[in-house]
Amino acid sequence: MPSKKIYHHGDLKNALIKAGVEILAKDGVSGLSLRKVASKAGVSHTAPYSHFADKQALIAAISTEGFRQLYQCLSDVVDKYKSNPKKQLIEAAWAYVQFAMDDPDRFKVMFSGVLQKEKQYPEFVEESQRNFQLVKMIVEVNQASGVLRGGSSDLAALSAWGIIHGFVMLMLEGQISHTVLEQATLRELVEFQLKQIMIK
Amino acid sequence: MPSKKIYHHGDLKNALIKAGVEILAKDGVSGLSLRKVASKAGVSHTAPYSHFADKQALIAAISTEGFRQLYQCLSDVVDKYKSNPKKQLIEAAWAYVQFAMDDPDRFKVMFSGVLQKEKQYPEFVEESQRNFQLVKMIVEVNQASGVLRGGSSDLAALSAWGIIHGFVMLMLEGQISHTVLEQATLRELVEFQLKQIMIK
DNA sequence: ACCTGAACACCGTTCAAGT
DNA sequence: ACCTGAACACCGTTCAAGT
Repeated sequence: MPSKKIYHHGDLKNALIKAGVEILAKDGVSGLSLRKVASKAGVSHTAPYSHFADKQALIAAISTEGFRQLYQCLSDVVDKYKSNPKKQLIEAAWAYVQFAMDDPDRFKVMFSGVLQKEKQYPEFVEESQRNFQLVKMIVEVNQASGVLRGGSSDLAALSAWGIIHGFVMLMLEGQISHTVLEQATLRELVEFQLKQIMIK
Repeated sequence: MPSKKIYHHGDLKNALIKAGVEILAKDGVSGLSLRKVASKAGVSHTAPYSHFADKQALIAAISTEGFRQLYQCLSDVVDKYKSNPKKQLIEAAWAYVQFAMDDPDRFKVMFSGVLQKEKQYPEFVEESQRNFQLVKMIVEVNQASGVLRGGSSDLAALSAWGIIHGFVMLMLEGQISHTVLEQATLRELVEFQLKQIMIK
């Protein structure tokens, strides 16, 4: 048997990303260590350095993968409700909220500055921008059909994203008071948020 | 000299909080360690445990102090523009943004889940709620004068807070694209965000 | 009550070495 | 090219001891 057993299953890099996501979901951001990730993937604690420059690089890869999945979720919604802009907007926002609640710690890694100097990771920047472009498209369609105010679609997209993102962050941080949460379901709260910026 | 030299300057607890804030501003969230804080305050690395149960408790104290200062900023604005609800709303939002940009890492500690199980810290919860009550007051005045939509002031306050908070978080995370930032000053962006929910 | 120093388990990272 | 094991500096936390 010559070069069949190539040390590992052949794709340690992706195995490490996957292990990282699992540890994140189980132990949270503070429980994510390179050594634990390596151990979960069945390699020594220095093996990850063959594939990632440091811990930040692994976190960048996890975040980038998260953005890819988020894009998938959002573009599915866009396709599904292509004929109804308003529905598209609401369901995309709902998908965003669900994505965040589904794995809060991965969402925090993507959006809470756990990754420093994100500009050093071109793939991260690209995937993140791809998501913004998609949001912008949704917003433009809604501007055209009079659901959202006109004007710069960059700024309008920022508003729509911001109002949902802000809600999600406050939600994840437990900042939304009990009295508010008693007044409506999560879905209703999201729709209420969007209604604030919709004119039709 | 009997009990004059009481081991320390007498208020190590607050000295540690202050040292923590300074380290946070200089080295960021990931650079904040209990040992560094202790060293900066001039005590041994185990001395903090006389005043805080663990690192989380120190972080809770830093966050709580941050909320106190934020409340001060916001209530100053409220007092200053008491006669003009709309101005009060805009300037309060602007003060919020400035507070965040002034010390981004402290803001992240307060709002990005660095502190886990925040419900275990009653002072943190109280100060955080006090800030929400203030936002609610500002929103209610603006609802009464027709600047903001009517309805539940809890939900309306959540929208106003959310849209600004979301903007700030995206800003701090570097998620706002260059093309957007070229279109307007930070102040203009904040006002644009608010205009999305204002009806007058 | 407040602080110290030794000790322990854990961490990120480097490096020389092995296949 | 890919992985290991020893080593180093740093960390949070505990504990027995000192004033």
